[in-house]
Amino acid sequence: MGIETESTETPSQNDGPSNFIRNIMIEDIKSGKHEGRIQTRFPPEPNGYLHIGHAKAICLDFGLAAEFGGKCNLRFDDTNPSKEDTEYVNAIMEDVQWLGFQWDNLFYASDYFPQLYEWAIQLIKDGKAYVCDLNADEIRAHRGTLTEPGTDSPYRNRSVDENLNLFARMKQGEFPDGSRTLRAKIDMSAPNLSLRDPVMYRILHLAHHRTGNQWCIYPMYDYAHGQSDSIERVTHSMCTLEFDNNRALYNWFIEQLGIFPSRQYEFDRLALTHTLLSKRKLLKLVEERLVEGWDDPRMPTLSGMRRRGYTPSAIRNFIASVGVSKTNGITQLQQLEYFLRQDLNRLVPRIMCVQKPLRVVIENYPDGQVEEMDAINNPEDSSAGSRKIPFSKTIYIEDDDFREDPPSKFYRLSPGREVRLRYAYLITCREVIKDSSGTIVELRCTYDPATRGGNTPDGRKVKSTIHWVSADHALPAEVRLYDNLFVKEDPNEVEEGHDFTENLNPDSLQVLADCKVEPSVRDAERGTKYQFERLGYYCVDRNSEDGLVFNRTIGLRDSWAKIEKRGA
RNA sequence: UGGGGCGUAGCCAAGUGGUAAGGCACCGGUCUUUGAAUCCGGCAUUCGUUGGUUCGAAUCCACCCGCCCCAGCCA
Repeated sequence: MGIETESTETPSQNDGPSNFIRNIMIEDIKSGKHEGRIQTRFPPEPNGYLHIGHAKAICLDFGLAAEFGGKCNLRFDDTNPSKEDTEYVNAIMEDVQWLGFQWDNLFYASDYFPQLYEWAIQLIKDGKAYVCDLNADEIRAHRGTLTEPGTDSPYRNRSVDENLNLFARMKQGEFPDGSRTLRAKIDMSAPNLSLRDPVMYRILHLAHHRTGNQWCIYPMYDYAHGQSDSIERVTHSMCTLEFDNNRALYNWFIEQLGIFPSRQYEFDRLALTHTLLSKRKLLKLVEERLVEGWDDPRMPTLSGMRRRGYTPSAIRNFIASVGVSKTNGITQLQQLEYFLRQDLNRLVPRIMCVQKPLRVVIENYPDGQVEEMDAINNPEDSSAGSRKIPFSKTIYIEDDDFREDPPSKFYRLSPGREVRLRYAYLITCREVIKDSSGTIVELRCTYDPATRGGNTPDGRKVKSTIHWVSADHALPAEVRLYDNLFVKEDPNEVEEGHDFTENLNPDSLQVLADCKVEPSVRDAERGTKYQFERLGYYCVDRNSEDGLVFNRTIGLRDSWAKIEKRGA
């Protein structure tokens, strides 16, 4: 009874509101720029797992290219071997495909190391780059401040020959890490700090995940990214707002080199309440074992969300709904949850599961009798069919569905009251059995045989329909309830000297070990999604070897909880 | 305090001189064998502020206010 949510064609961004990048593309096509060709790229650094924030970039990069019949490459931005790893490249490829996208070409910035090196030599020959012997601290000191201009490096005016010689020896491995850099010769007094003779190459005697020990000098992001775009003939290079300052440098290298003029466009990154979208901080959670791993269902990573039970289409629909602009904003988590529920409601089969079992004996039901009740699998999808559910004298109902002393708006089961058991019978509570400590251990009820299937031939109305499972037939299951990982809307809101981990929600995971689920799911495969009627959406966790374990993806909206809270 | 970006409802967001789309949230009501879903209705006389231009301004101009980014040999 699993569901297939993979799509066969690349989803586009058609359904969202228009946005400024799409408008630019439409104008460019209209004016015949690049012969109307649109090409983008998704350029992750393989130094961590992809998260929901990356999903926005992915949907834009791939979606917009697809919308205009263009290409989108996946290019790993692997210019810093100290942080990158093939574990991450594999995870990234899996996540992009799971989201529903397929790249035209797979590239690595490291593919371009030889070309980048040649271009560096060209810039040196043109007098536009030089080898600098200043160390990191000295470079910083020379850079000036936000309000004061920097000062020229004493090595700024070396001869072309000396620069060529030194740069070749840097590549040869003659110098230790950090001893020299290759810098672009631009303007130490530029108001834009990224133009104050930025470092192009640094010495790093480190093995690279792809090029091994072939190189000991590695290009910086600014020197690699634009040229990589240019080499691939990317027309529209989308990135997040914080790179706005880098655009001038992006353009500078392309202009000096006289190569294909890719253009960079910046958009706002996704931010969500109660959620951290920083690879560095997510890494910390993983490394310090504050979560189970990158795919912990509480993580905002795509792998975590996949394990939690999110569908790719829910994420895509959500991304389309938030739009693209240049405003720094924080989207409320409820917006994501809305699209999650919307998708799951449409796709997922319903079953019954009792999370907190309360035993009910139906006194006038024949001992040993078992009836098979018909249950609809998905009222939103008639093709989903129906199934049989066993009913017997002893059942479990949800503890929350009974109140000995019901508050005014509570219309579920209570002494003397009648409710419907979904797809089964109407029952009336006759007696409450308690143990010596006064806790309710069992309810004695009677049923009306004329109401089989939950129907009321006499037209009588019952206020409530509750879910149940047959005690003798139900399967034991563990259910994991998840709540926000962070208690504060902004997890970074901490007092001076404190850490975001202090905002971790101690109740983000609640394990219910003694749940009872209907027998139809006995052989459910890992990842299978269900709606537990009246409770929420769940999926079978990958760790279900010792019995069924369900992750609660998201609860159903609960207006009773709201009413009750309001009254309290 | 230098440079850059951005301010439209609680949140996201269209709108680029002709009189404020849409979504989330919220509030009513409808329907209901899921207190779900559905369906219907409500929700900015006003677009950060103040002036100006104009028959007419969220849109153009000026000033002011606020928020974000940049001083990694990270990306």
